[in-house]
Amino acid sequence: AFSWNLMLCAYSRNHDIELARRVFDAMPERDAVTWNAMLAAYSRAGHIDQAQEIFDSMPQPNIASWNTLLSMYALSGRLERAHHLFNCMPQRNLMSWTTVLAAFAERGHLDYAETLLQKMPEKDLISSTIILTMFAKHGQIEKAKHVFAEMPHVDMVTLNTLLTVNAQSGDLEKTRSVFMSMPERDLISWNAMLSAYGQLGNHVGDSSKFFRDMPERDLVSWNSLLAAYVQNGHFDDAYEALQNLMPQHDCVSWSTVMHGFVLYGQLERAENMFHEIPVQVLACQNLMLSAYSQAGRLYEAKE
RNA sequence: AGGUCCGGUUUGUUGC
Repeated sequence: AFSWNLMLCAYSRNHDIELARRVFDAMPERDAVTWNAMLAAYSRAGHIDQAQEIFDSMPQPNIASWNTLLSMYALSGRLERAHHLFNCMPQRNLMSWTTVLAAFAERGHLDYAETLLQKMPEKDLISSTIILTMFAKHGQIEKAKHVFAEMPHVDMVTLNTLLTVNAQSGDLEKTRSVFMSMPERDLISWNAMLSAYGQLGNHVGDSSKFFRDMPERDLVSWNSLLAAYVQNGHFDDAYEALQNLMPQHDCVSWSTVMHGFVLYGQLERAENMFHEIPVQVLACQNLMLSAYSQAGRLYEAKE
C-alpha cells in the first residue's frame, strides 16, 4: 500500500481528486494512511458528503481520521456538528482541542472558547494565541493583554499578534517598541507594523518611509500602504499607486481605493473604478450600495 | 528511517 499511498497523496496535493479516487479504488489493499489520505482529499476539496461517506466506510478510524473530519466541519462553520463529533470522539489530542477552540473563537463565541481553554488538558502556544487573537479581534484588549501576560513562552507568531493587540488599543509607541524588541521578524511582523502606522500614525510619510525600508513586500504590504493613504485623505496617491506602482492588485486593493473615493466625496470616480473591475466583488458591491444609499441615489442603489 | 490529521499571527467593504 505504501507506494500507492504516495501516488494518492500526490494527486490529492495537486487537487486532482478524481485521479486520487481512481487510485483509491484500484488499490489491492488499503491501510489506515490510505483511508485518511482519501478522507483528507475530499475534505480539502470541500466535498463534505463524500468525506463523510469515506469516514463512515473506514474499518478503523484513528485520531487523524477524527481530526480531519472535525476540522472539516469546523472550517465550514458547522459548529454544532463539529462540537458533537468532538464529544463523540474516542480520544482527543491537542489538535482536536485546538481545532474546536479555533472554530468557536473565530465565530466570536468568547465565553465558550474561554471555557474550552480552561478545560483543555494541555495548552500550548497555539491555543493561547488563538484566545489572544480572539480577544483582540473583539476589542477585549485588557483580556488579550492578560492572556499574553500569563503565557510562559512566546514565539514570533505570538509577538506578531501582540503587535496587532497594541495597535488595536491605539498605542503606536507600544506597538513600535514590541516590533523593535522582537528577536526575529517575518513579513507578517513588518506588515502588522506598517498597518499600525497607517491606522495610528499622523503622517502618511511615516507609512511610506517604513514601506520603503521593508526588506520584502507582498500584496498585503501594498494594500496596507493604500489603506494608509486613504486613512489620511490621500486618495489620489492611493489611486496612483494602484495604477502605476503595484505589481499586482486584488479585490482588497480595489475596495480600499474605492472606499477612499467614497469617503472624500468622489462618488463618480468610485463608480468608474467599480465598472473597471474585471470580476464581481461582493465587498465593492456593498461599498457602492452603501455609498449610493447615503447619497440618496436610491435608483442606483437598487440597480 | 521515510507516506495520512488543511490547529495560531498581518491588509479592504457592509452588517453585528
